[in-house]
This record gives sequence, structure tokens and C-alpha cells, in this order.
Amino acid sequence: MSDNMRKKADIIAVAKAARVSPSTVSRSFNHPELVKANTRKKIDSAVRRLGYIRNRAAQTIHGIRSGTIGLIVPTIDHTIFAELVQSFSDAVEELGFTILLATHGYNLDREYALTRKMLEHRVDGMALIGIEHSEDTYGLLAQQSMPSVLLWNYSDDAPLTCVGSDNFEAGRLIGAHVAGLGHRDVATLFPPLAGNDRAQLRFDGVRQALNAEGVRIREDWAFETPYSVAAAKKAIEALISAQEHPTSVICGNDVLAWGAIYGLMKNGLSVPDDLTVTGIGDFKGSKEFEPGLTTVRIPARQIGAQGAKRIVEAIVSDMPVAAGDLIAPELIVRATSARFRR
Amino acid sequence: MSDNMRKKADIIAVAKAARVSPSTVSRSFNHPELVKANTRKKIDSAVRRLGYIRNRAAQTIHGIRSGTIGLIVPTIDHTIFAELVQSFSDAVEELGFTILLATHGYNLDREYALTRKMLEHRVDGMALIGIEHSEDTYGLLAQQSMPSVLLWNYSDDAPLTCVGSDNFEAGRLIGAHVAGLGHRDVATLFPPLAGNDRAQLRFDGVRQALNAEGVRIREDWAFETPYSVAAAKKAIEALISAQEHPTSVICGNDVLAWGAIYGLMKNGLSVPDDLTVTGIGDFKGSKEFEPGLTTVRIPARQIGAQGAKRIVEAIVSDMPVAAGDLIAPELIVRATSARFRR
DNA sequence: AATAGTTTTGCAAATGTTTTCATTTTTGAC
DNA sequence: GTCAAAAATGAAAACATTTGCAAAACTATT
Repeated sequence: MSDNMRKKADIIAVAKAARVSPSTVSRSFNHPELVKANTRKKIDSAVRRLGYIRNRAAQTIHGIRSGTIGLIVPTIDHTIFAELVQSFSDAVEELGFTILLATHGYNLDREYALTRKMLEHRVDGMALIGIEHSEDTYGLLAQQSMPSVLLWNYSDDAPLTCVGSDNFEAGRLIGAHVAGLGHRDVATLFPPLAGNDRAQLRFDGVRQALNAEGVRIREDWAFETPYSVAAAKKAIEALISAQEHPTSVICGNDVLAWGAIYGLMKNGLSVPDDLTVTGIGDFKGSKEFEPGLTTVRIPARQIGAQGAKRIVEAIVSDMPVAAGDLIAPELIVRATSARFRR
Repeated sequence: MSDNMRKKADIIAVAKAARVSPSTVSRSFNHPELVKANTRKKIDSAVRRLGYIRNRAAQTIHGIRSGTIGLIVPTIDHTIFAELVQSFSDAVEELGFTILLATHGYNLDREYALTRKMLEHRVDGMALIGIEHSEDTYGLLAQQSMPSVLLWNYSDDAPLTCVGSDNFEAGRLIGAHVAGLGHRDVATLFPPLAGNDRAQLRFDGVRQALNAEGVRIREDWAFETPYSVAAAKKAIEALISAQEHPTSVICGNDVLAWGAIYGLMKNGLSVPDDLTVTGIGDFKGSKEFEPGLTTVRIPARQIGAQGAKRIVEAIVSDMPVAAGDLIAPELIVRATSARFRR
């Protein structure tokens, strides 16, 4: 405790302090069963005295795993990705790894650059969101044979293992639900679809389910709006200020649905009596929302945990990442959707 | 493109392929102005051909910065920390660093272990949330003279530089606002205070402001409840089912306030006509909430960005972290608070 | 007390870079 | 075409570890 030498505290200093060789110190960390209990004790004491902390960088250049996993998400300040990141991080930590996190703000070129950077840091594995990535990103991961998973979305013919839900199916479920309630005048409120395969698939699913019931989405009722409560609120107010308006609004995710409902409440309209509004995602908060939001559950926590498991599994076994997992979306009917009547 | 050798692609392979020495390759990366344009071209081409990616681990053991900053938060799936993490991460990336992220779930021993792990990874700096940390954690950071900042909370006598708001003041602001509206029967709804200095300070601030107006918080109206909409909703329903109930509820954060309001709505009570409800935080969504939530803004994005700036600044200048920043909380009066009348 | 076997330890090479210093090459002036 | 100065390159040491192999230190058996 006295002075513990600001100078250096490398394995050699420890070795000296414990009067053994560096090799023995190293072994005492990595293969404790190979060193005598007594020596180990001396070493531990020296470690404590010097405040020595192992240097993973130095280990890593011996081909030893870095113990880090790269996770790149579009953004974390959407509830949904926050939940995903949290569960992924929990699972990964549990298994002894640490995550290197970055966000690309829906810019796939940036995603490529970040991926590169993570490879420079010698992460042991990578996780990305969605299936749509630049050619370069895919190429890089393949060329470096980096164990990788795609989270969020599931598709049989994705270039990499994916763990996620079927967003098309999610769209289909909600579309069928709304059409099944007798609604024929349906608006949609989605985030920008370009470069966002999740949203695109959901939209396609909605449209198909609607078409199957003979319902067509009017072009001027198909809104694209930034991913925020405020934007959705504004969009919905524009919608209802027109002389005729739909009887239901299918939103691309719960955040937009919240915004839509707030917008209606503010204008004295009641959900679901005047309009049916639905979300997709079942974000934290949608259940407690008043009235409880009808939506499709995409189990973020489960996806994060399972994705983490898959990637770690591949890393420690040194085998290719196993086949992915389809985590089925589930229709959750609460209080914001009701049968159409006039 | 042909076969780019799965074998290895280290700097030596590149050197061979480009018919120069490894030193030149290294220089071409780190001090390009010292190598002839022509040679640089040859090297770049070899790099591309072999798919070479620099190994930061190998650089790091030369005392070169790792380019990573450790960020440990209690959890990221609370809106508020998500916002903070996002802005911190944005700023840090902007400046060329990458974050190593971990969550401790409000367990300070775990926080210590995670800090250690990050030091093993040779992060260049550390950021933690709040001022309350274990002795060991503080000791470790000091002993390794690791540049560190404490985010979220500001206090003059914290052991490390902090960038954050004054949570006591935040509590005071909202307490004074509610008392000023004439409320005398005030309930509080807070997350568990133990091991959470932010919540504790807010509570103290509320109590002081109330006391200053001669208002005392009844013990059976001071609720502690887990940090979730659902829990708050349940707590509030218990509160109003009693024969007498307060005229206002001061919540420790916006999430609890949302829950409280939902609980009241569900039971046919109106906010603010029947009860005044307030939050603290001004989370994303509180503005658009219907009715707009009266709260105290704690500018998470600003804290994250400024904290990142401080730490990076210290890292690149190799000086101690500069003095912290107090980012003042601000009362935001919206629609959930109203003058008491009976 | 000698031997064989086992356990524990140390030596030295290896890992992928960077950097200092020395050497070679180029440039420009005469 | 020579020479000095400047620019570009290379050789080797250094960084903090791990590990294969050999040496040393114990144990147990006779």
C-alpha cells in the first residue's frame, strides 16, 4: 500500500516482487492449477501490493481472444434498440465478454467504417441490426471470417446467421387484425422505408394482408414520418384536419402509434371509438399506456439474449455460427383497436 | 482479390507484398508524410490485396492509446440513460474513440468488477454515472491514474470531475412549484433511494422546498417503487383507493409520472383537475405526452456530449481532467400541474 | 540413499506493432 | 560529375505477454 510505484506494474514487476519468473506469474493467472498454492499466494500478494492489472492488449496479440464483441446499432435512443442492447449486453457479460458499442444513425457507409474499426480492435465477434448492409460490410466480415450475427430480423436467405423476428409476418398480423375488424379506410404511418429493411418488410406485410381482404391503402394516406412521437403527432393532426379521414391508422412501430394517439386525444378524438390505432413492437410502456396499445410483439429481450448466446457459442467453440433463430411475432390485442361501426 | 490468403495478414505480409520493410508500412500509416507517394501507393495496394486490418492490440502495447473509453451505466433501457449513452457515444465517436459499454444494474460491486475489466482492456478513460461509487472503484481509478468523469450529477466536492446537473436543485424546483400552486397534501413517488444518489438528492430537494413552505410529506404518502411505468401505475392505484388522498403527486422521474398519470386516467380521475402530477427529467416523450408533463429538465444530451468532450480532452492532452460542469436543471411547466382549488 | 516419476519453475522464442538510429537514395547546387 | 544536404528506407530493439521445452525441485519407492 505504501507507494505502489506509479512507474509501471507489468508482469515483470510482479515477478520481481514475488521473486519468481514472469512465466510463473503468467501461469498463475492462466493455469493456476499448474502452480504451487504457496507461490500463487506470493504472487497474489505482489499483485495486490503493486496494483497490477493484466493487459489484455498484450494477451490478444498471442491469438488469445480479446473478450470483446462489437455491437453496431442504428441508434440506442429508441426504446426498442435500448431494450435490445440491454439484453444483448447482459447476456454477453454473463458469458465473460464485454461489448464495444457504436451507432451509425441509419447510415450504412458509416456502419462499414465502424465495422472496420471494431475489427482493428480485434473483437471476437460482431452483431449488426437487420439484414440490409453494404456489400462492403458483408465482404469485410466474410473476408476476415469474423463470427457474426444479424439481430432483429429473420430471413432464411440472409448472408449471415440471423436471430430475429419476421417483420413481414408482424405486418401481416396487424394488417389482418385491422381488416378483420371491418376497417376499409386504413391509413399507414411509417418511418422512412429507405435503408430500413425492418420497416419495409412490415409495410409490405401490412399491405399484403390488407389486399387479401380487398383493402387498398390510399396513396395520400400512406405517411412516412421521422421516428419520433412529435413527428407522428404532427402527421396525424394533418391527417384529421382533411375533410375525410380513415377509420384506422396502422403505425410502423409503437412510438409512432403513441404519437398518433396523443395527436388524436389532443384534438378531442377518442381511441378506439373514433379511430383504431395500432403499433408494432410492443415496446416497454405500450402495455401500460392508456388505453393499452394493440400491437404486435417483437420480443426484443429474447432476440438480444439469444443473439448473444449464438455469437458467444460460436466464438468459444471456434465453429461457424450456428443456424439462426426465428422468434415469432405475436399479435397483442389491447384497447386501441375496435370493430368498425358507423 | 484472387485468394487473399486466409493465413495471416500482418504488417510483415504487407511489407513483403509491397517489397518494402515493415517499418515503412508502419510509417505509411502513422506518418504518411514521411514516405514517398509512390511507395505509399504500392503499400495501399498490397493492403487492399491482402485484406490487411491494423491490429490495435499490438499498437496498444507500445503505450499508444487504445482509442477506447469505458462507459458503465446502471442500465440502458431507461429512456434517460439511453439518451445519455447515445449522446456520449456520438461525441466520443466524433472524436475518434469507441466506447466499451457495460451495465451494472445498480450493483456497485459489479460496477467495481466491470471497471477492473475495462482497465484490463486498457481503455484510455472512464465514465461512470453518479457520484456514489464503492471505495474500491474510486481507489482503483486513482491508483491507475485513469482519466475519469462522473456523469449525471454535479457536486463541488465529488472525488472526481463531474459533468451533470444538480439533482437537489431539480427536486427543489419542482417542490417549490407544487407548493407554490397551493398544494398542501403532497405525495411522493420515487424509485428506491438506497445506492442511488441521484434519486436521494432529488428527494431531499423536494422535501426541503416543501418544508420551506410549511408542507410536510406524510410518511404513508412517500412511496418507493421500482423504476417502471407498471409499478408506478400500481402504486398510484393503491394511493387513490384509500379514503383520503393527496392533491398532488411529485414523482422522482418522468417514467414514474407517466405511470401515475395512466393510473389516474384509468380510474377516471383527471390530471390536472383532480390531481397535479409532476416528473423530473423531461425524458423524450414527456413533451408530447397528453397532457404535456410538468417536469424539471435534466439535459441528458448535453451532459453526455459535454462529458465526452471533457474526457477526450484530458486523454489527448495528457493532462488531468479539467474541472467539471454544472448543467443547470430547468423547471418546465406544461399541463399536468395546476393551482390547488377546492 | 539412490532412483524414477512427478510436479513446479525458468529460459527463450514468439506475437504484431512502433520507433530510434543508421544507412541508402535522391535532389540540387556548383 | 561531384558533393553536401535532404529525403526515404531499413535493421533492430522495444512493448507486455504466453508457451514449448528443458531444468530443477520435490515425492515416493525401493
